[in-house]
This record gives sequence, C-alpha cells and structure tokens, in this order.
Amino acid sequence: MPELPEVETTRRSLEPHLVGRRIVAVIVRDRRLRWPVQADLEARLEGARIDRVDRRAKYLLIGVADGTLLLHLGMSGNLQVVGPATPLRKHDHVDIVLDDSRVLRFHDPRRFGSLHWTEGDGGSHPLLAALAPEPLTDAFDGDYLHQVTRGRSAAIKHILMNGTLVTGVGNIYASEALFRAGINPRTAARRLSAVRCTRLVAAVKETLALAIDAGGSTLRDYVDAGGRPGHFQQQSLVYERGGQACSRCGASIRHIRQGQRSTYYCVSCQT
DNA sequence: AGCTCACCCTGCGAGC
DNA sequence: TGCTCGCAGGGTGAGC
Repeated sequence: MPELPEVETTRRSLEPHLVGRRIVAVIVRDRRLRWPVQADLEARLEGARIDRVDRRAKYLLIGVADGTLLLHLGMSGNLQVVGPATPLRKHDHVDIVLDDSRVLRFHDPRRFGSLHWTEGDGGSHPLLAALAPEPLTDAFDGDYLHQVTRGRSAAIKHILMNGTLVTGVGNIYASEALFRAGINPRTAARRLSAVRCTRLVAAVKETLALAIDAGGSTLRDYVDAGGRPGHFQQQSLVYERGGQACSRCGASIRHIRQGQRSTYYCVSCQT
C-alpha cells in the first residue's frame, strides 16, 4: 500500500496519539511477517514511554528512551489507533496497548511488513544504514541524480525505485514523476542529460509534496491512523489510467510491465 | 558492480 | 456458483 506520502501521512496522524504515551502491553498474534518478529520485542517495549515518531524512507521509527521500533508497512500494511473494545479483524497481527487504554493496531494481510527493535535512534540499523538521501531534502538534487546515474544502463523508472540511490519513490509516484518530467520510463538512466535530471528531481519533489498534501493515495485499502483514506489517486495523471487520454496531449496512456511492476506513461509526451 | 528475475503472502476481480 | 489466473502500493537475494 504505502509509498513515502502514505507513510508520512500515517506518521503525522499517529504522532499526536503516541508521543508521551507509555506502552503497557504488546500483543503479537502472528510473528510471521517479512522477517520473523524477534522474541524479545514485547519485553523491549512494555513499560517504555514513546518520545518520538519519525520516518526514514518508508520506515516508521517509534522512539523510546533506549531504542527504536522500526516499522515497515510493506505492500498492504496499515496502522490505526483504535479504542480498547474494537473488534479484531483478520490480519490484525500486532497490538501495542497504550496507557490511555487505546491501541496502536498493525494490520497487514500480505505480511510483507516488518517490526524490528533496535538500540539507539535506529539510524545505524542495517536496514537504514545503506539507504540513500531522502527525496524531499536538498541532498537530492539534479547534480546528485546525474552523478549516480552515470554508467547505469537500467531503465530510469527502475533506478528511481532503487532505495540505495533515492528513497521513498515507489511504483505509483515513479510513473507520475516521469510523466511530469516528460521522460520515457524505459530510458536508460545513463542517457539522461544533466538538464533532464534536474527536471526529474523537481518532478519527484513536486509529485511527493502534492501527494502528502492530499493525504496519500488510496488504492484499494490505504487509510491513515484515524482510518481516513487519501485522495491523491484522484489526481493521478497516468497511474492506473491505461487506455485513457493523456491530460496534456490527448494521446492514449500506455500500460507496460517493467520488471514485475506496472508502468503507465504517455508515448507522445514522454520521450 | 550492476542487471534481471523469482519470490515472500493474501485478496480480489476477470474470465471461463 | 466456483474454479483458475493474473495482478496489487514493498523489498531481498540468487544467478548471471
């Protein structure tokens, strides 16, 4: 479900409910997530007071005094703060019970999500240490993208989704950003000029910022921590619009597969 | 080193 | 109705 805007929307909606609360119980109903949930997770978290809710790439970082819970929503995960008597649904794998008796509930049908406990602020954890710059910071600029794409023959769309070059850009927003930049998603990354790299970086930032403002995309089942859907998909220019007319030139939007993922683009606008 | 592909898992809609 | 197939927003790791 989530790309960076959905994770950031979730973070913002969780923060006021979590910061300052003490964790009174942790209930793990199914440990078989992307990686098995470590045996001491409950003991690490119970009794701890939540100091911060941060985000790095698509990871949520729930910080307590002596460590951090790294939480990834995978493809189908979501987090909601619910009342103590809220009935369980299928795939409600983890409950974190707070001292106001409300519950932070992790729901993930496909179980591609994950939870990890790590000491300190989480930044040195192997899952985070190798991650590239955040796309919405100044470290991600045209010069940077131009530099890291030299010698790379892979398609630019694939490169955008490679978390060791830039983080947080997933399948929806890669297609959307390439459309805004007028770049064909199949272009070999090394063939992009410095000017086009600059244009693409601007398009990535613009696309992500718009999506965050819209509360993320709601394809299928995404909701934020309060159960509210996002509405970015109503603004999508190409994603899931195969066969429709391009909003810019009227040509038919094409749907292709790159790797195992869907890509949408306008053959006329994107060269 | 980088590229490509298979795979982890469940649910849903389409087609028969 | 019920089946099979393909596809879905993520990421890792094997084999080349």
